[in-house]
Amino acid sequence: MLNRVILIGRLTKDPEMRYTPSGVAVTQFTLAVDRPFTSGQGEREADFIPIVTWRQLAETCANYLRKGRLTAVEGRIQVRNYENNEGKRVYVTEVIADNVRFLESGNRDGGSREESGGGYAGGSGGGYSGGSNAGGGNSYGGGRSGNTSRNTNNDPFSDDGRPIDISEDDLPF
Amino acid sequence: MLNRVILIGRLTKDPEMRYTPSGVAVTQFTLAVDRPFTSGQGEREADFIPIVTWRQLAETCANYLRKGRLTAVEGRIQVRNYENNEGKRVYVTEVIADNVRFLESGNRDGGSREESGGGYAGGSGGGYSGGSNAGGGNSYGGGRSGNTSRNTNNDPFSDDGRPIDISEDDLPF
Amino acid sequence: MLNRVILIGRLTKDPEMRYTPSGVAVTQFTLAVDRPFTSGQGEREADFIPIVTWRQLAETCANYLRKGRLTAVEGRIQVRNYENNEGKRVYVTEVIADNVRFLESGNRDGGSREESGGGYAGGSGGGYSGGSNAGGGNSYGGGRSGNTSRNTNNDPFSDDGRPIDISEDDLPF
Amino acid sequence: MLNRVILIGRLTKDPEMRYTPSGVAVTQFTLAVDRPFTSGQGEREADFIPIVTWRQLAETCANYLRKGRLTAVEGRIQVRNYENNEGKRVYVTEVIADNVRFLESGNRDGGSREESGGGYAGGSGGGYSGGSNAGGGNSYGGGRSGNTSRNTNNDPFSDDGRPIDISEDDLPF
DNA sequence: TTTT
DNA sequence: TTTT
Repeated sequence: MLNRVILIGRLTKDPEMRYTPSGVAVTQFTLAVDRPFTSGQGEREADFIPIVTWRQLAETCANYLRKGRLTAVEGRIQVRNYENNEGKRVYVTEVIADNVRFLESGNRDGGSREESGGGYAGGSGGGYSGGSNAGGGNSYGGGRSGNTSRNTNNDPFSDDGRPIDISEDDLPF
Repeated sequence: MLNRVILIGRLTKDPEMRYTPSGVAVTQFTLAVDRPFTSGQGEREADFIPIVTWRQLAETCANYLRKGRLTAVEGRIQVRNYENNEGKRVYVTEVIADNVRFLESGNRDGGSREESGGGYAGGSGGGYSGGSNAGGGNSYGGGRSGNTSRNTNNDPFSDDGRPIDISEDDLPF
Repeated sequence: MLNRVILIGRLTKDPEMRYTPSGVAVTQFTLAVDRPFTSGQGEREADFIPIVTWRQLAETCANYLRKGRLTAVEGRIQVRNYENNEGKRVYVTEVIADNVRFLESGNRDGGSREESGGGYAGGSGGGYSGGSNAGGGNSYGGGRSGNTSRNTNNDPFSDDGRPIDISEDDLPF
Repeated sequence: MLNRVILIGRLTKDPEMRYTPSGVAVTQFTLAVDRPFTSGQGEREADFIPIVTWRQLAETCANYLRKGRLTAVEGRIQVRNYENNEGKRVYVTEVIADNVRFLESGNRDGGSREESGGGYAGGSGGGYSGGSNAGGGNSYGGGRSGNTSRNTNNDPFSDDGRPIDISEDDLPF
């Protein structure tokens, strides 16, 4: 009925983008979210939470997010399951993000980090993909204009679960 | 840094309460949360999300929640991992709840459902533990007064991860 | 950058629907949300939070919500301000909802309220507007297909703030 | 029944700390939260949302937050009302925060800002109040140990609404 | 009255 | 002005 998750954490690695057989972009990364308390042994702990983004948002994430970057993610919990090669059912829990906020600028090194006047909150700088990032930071999910998605088989990236009209041409078999 | 989840769904079964070796109550149940869209095949789907509650909240949940009951849960995502008996690392994702709201009254049948003066939203009715539950429904996590928690071993209910001062007496070995 | 609100409470009155000059549906209601604690005087208190919904969601809310109904609302906080007739600036804080869940069935009286098998979450019955929408409950904001919205002047229902392409024909002056 | 808000934005000014008559710290500030879309006129808009924090969290916020700083806030919406000097009832909506995350380090200038290995999320530097709390950022509400709070009269900072045991000595009259 |  |  209602399923909402909001996380702030850091990427454990650079994000990984793939395409489904029908050409839909999917990006995955893991967010390390520090727990608000230390363990019994006084160590700081974190939860490592797998995030999945689709379509336009997937592309923006792949372009602008990098390992270590502080990031806010909004989405829903999804539990998928598939049968592994030993015939055992495996459950996978992920956060399907529909909103991602880049809380740190990309250009830390050569960074002027000039406070950009009319400016913008969040964003993410160039350096990576050549710089552009027209608009930056503001990355909502939404839209599915013309795109289609599909179930690959034995798990990963099965789909985002949304209802999608698939034309025969999109089927990989 | 920030980890917040809010879910509304229905229990797939009655909740199960246990005690850790040191006597801390832990209750688990699974929430079926319908997705806001139908699958490609037009079927309604749901995510089945495991919930864990501790201490006082665990007891309230065990007492008043039942299979099928519509319930709101607030908490954080926790990812634990342990080594299974084949020496393989298994990851378990759960929502550690610190606030649970009973959105449906228990006494559907002979229910008087009298509006109990001091008033209350949500609640949960009797039938189960004798009836009353004056006040019900309002179930925050919080408090750990005098209680202690502990790591059991090979997984389940390892702990809620919070920093807890353990006296020797509590140790089961 | 990120602005997310989730509320569960009861409507203080029946919702009120209007149309902007350009024909966009807007529905407003107030949610009474009980506080999780009693006041210093031991009284139970509540916050009365104004909710605004637009377009299709506005119509669904107007059709199915009623005074007293337990309801979940997801949205964002919006702070508008306008000059009142004494030339004083007035600030209005509302929650612009993009997702509303009906947590209680409408038919309490003649209600069959049969437990629908595998169980459905939410729902809301007919009876009000003639019936359709069997199952109801699932009310996302989204879509702005063909509709337009506009700023009326001296306040109320100025707009939902979203970027909207307005054709001259829609202007009320 | 449930009232949860999560915001990310920037402080419009330095926070202001006060004490209630009974000596409880209260800090207020306003968060500018950019809307995820531009206005009809293509301008970027923001909501300016008043935040209130109490006790320990109030002190941490007063010490480490500053104008312009990117900040995450978790809390609940509270609607207070009071009678102004013209005998008119005024409604005030605020977010009572119980968790505040400093998303930007304080030392922008002389800042080393070394990337601390496995990475720490959030933090907030010293420099302000003499240093301590190295690492900061982790600022939960909680605790009311020994402190008391009280209703002042004609509005501002009336209380946070929580049940508090007040000894006569604390009363300002 | 507002931040970047 | 408020709900249960």
